[in-house]
Amino acid sequence: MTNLKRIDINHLKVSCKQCNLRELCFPHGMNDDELTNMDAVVDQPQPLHKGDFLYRDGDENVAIYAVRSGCVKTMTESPNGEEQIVGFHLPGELLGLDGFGEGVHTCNALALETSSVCELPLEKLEHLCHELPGLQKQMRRIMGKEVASDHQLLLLLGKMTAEERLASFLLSLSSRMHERHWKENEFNLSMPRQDIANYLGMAVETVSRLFATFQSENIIQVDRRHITILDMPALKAIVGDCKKDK
Amino acid sequence: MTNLKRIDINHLKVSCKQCNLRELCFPHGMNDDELTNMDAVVDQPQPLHKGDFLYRDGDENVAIYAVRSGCVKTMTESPNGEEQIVGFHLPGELLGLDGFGEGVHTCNALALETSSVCELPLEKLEHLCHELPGLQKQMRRIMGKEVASDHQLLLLLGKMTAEERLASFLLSLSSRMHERHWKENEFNLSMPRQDIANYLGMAVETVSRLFATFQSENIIQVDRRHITILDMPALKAIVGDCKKDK
DNA sequence: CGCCGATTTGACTCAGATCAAGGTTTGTGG
DNA sequence: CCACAAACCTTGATCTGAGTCAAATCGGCG
Repeated sequence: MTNLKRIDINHLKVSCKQCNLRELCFPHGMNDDELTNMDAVVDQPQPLHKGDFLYRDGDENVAIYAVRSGCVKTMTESPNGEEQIVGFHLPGELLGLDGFGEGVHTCNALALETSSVCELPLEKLEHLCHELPGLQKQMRRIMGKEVASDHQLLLLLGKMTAEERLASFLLSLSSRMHERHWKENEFNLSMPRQDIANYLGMAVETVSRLFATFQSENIIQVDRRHITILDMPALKAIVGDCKKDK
Repeated sequence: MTNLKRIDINHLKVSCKQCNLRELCFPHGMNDDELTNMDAVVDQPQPLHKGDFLYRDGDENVAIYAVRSGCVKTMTESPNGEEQIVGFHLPGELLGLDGFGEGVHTCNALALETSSVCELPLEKLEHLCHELPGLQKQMRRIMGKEVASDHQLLLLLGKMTAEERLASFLLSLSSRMHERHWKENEFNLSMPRQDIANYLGMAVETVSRLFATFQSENIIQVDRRHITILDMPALKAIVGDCKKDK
């Protein structure tokens, strides 16, 4: 198949040095020497297709991953089979920390679209942390960020109305687009409405209705998965006005 | 004041070696040598009184902490001053990881009752991780646990009904009591109803009503802050039956 | 004793879930 | 290239779990 060839081309290894996501990723703040070291241990497995699992709940935690392209969602599963999406990971963002506790992953990671990842094997990580002082610190940063972002989501689920949640979600995406030097007020959603609803703890219908409302108020424009933010201040006001009392 | 004297007595340093919480705490799995090393770097600051902050959102992250006695709650603050409690930390549990991202704490930590903590300064931690191979691994375990427990809470807030949340909360406390070799079906809540409600994302009145319901069904007995679990299986059934379909 | 904060209880309301139905886009096989 | 099926998305109507408001009760404590 000609398709195979195309995949192989995509699969040529991209070194950390060349990667334009490096400042968001493992190598943040590293010098040239350190980058060379990183390159030596980072694997780039075959790209994931839409719906492929990167890892599953219960799998041994053998590596941490950085998304290079595409988008990967992580979700926890309740005993009854219900799932809660806990994160959407964009290029440059890391995942796999959930398995650090007992050496076993505690959630599922699944590609929302064709996605490629870099893989940093844990056994090499341990060793590398001794060599590269910067990496040890960066690992801490990464975990801190993970914890902080989980806390943000807890705040969202615990205290915000549906309207505030969706606005907050859009703003988070927007600022992450900006970090990546993409347009901050125009982007495509990689996830279906169902996933947005699940992530934000509400029903699909509510997501759909709120998109319609925001659009009618000229705050955003929605065309299927394509979002244009027309009135950023209005969006921020929605989140900021959760409760102006106190 | 005679009070001062009493505090000083409490404040005699307890070494990790003697501490009966050590297997839940930093020193998990360490040998005698390693324990001696830990003792050398762990500080034990003055006990906190009820309502004292251990650290605040925005403070520089200088250490991680282990609760030795009492109970400490951590909460994030929204831009509007609303707060969401993200954890209640019992003796042997750690906190302070939230500051790892940018070196600044992203939440508040406050004592719910008179509490003492052990303090592991970050600057010493870095160095110590090189000396003690066990500690590096343990730090990862700790972070993994933090992430996993945040994910559990996300699942709770995103997908469970009020009834399931409260049952789940009681079960979590119970199993943590058990880990500490305390009674697993009889314990005191260190937090007011208001804090339980906040943590579980609901109104105080709902907490109050659900306690009453559970009591009338002979699942638990409630006397002010004192809880007795009468029917553990029933409590588990409430959580497990979120949705038995699928 | 009397005040104050914490908790409980009751009555009412509403944000958002659920149920139902129709429309649109994408992919697949013939 | 078309027909058909399967996702995916939207919109309307209805229902309800839990929030809000209000008021009583309890428990400490100066």
